[in-house]
Amino acid sequence: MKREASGRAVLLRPRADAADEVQVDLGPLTDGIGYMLRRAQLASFKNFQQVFGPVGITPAQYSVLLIIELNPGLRQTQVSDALGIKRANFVGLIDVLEKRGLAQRIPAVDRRSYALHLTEQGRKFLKPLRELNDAHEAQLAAALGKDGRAALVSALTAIASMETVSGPATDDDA
Amino acid sequence: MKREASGRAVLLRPRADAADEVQVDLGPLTDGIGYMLRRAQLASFKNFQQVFGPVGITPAQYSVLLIIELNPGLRQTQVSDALGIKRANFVGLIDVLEKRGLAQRIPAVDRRSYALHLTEQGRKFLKPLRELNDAHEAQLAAALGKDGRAALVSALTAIASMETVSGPATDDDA
DNA sequence: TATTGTTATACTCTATAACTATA
DNA sequence: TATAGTTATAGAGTATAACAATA
Repeated sequence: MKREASGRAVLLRPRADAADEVQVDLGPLTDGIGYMLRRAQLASFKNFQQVFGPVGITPAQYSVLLIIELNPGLRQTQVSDALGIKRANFVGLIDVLEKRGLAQRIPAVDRRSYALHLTEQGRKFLKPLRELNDAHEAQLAAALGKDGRAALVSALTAIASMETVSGPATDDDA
Repeated sequence: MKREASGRAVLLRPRADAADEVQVDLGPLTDGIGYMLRRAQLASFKNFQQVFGPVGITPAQYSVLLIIELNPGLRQTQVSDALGIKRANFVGLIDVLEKRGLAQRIPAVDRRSYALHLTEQGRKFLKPLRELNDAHEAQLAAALGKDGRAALVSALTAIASMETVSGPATDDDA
């Protein structure tokens, strides 16, 4: 990690021609939680795309597949709520997974809703994805110290839980 | 922080009617860096919006104002590169700040470019925003332990720097 | 009346290509 | 030829409102 005299972190954006490289002082930004959270999340997302690129799965799709396998029979609202996705936007998401033959909507007793399940094909498809995700996570963890990983996840969990405190999470309470 | 028997973190989405609350097992997601990074970033962004809502400034706009004040005279490309924003998308960003009278484009010696500066009004406007950001950061830090903050920022910096390693950052090298 | 899934829609971010004026 | 800024456009992701079917 490159740092300038002040000990401040410098995020380099390498350019095709590195000759006219100019050191821009990012000031307090690189010492702030909010800004670094955004930059780290972007880097993590990019890494996910590189690792999962060949199979054509987005982070959102992967999380949905995981949840459905782990909690078979859930309604769409339950899955979308758990993942922080509006149920209106979840429709297209599950549409894609169903058209790819990975998940299916099964009519439930309450006939307004569907029970979500993975197909057999979906389960087979998901298995090797776990290893891809392990590789992705390993690359993130490699950027941290050995014990830094657990501390980071715990810190992120604490911050992520803030949303529980501050605001409502229901879909259409405006 | 609520945890279930396994010690796994549970992110609650409170609903209007909490009666039919169902515990959805998020499984390995809440133990993963990538997913928790996204959730934490969303929570942080929401907190920023709540704090900065009254003044109508987005995180991106705030970061641009900060960079320009700290490095007066930079070209648009230099600022957008430093912040990881495509120069095409930076145009609208700086347009807004200029129309609000906070920043200005000043013709440079190289007449293809502009030197970016804050206006006097922009400097006055920015001053109290620092306190807002301190409050925002304090609320994030409050979710962490006292020494957790420094460790978190250092970990996020390490992850954010991954993008330096893996991919090119130029604008149109596709 | 309230809820589930759905559609339509709009708004923001982001990404790419192509243009202009300068160099 | 290459670069700085710009425009146009397309694709995600996200947000709200309203509807039909069902409870």
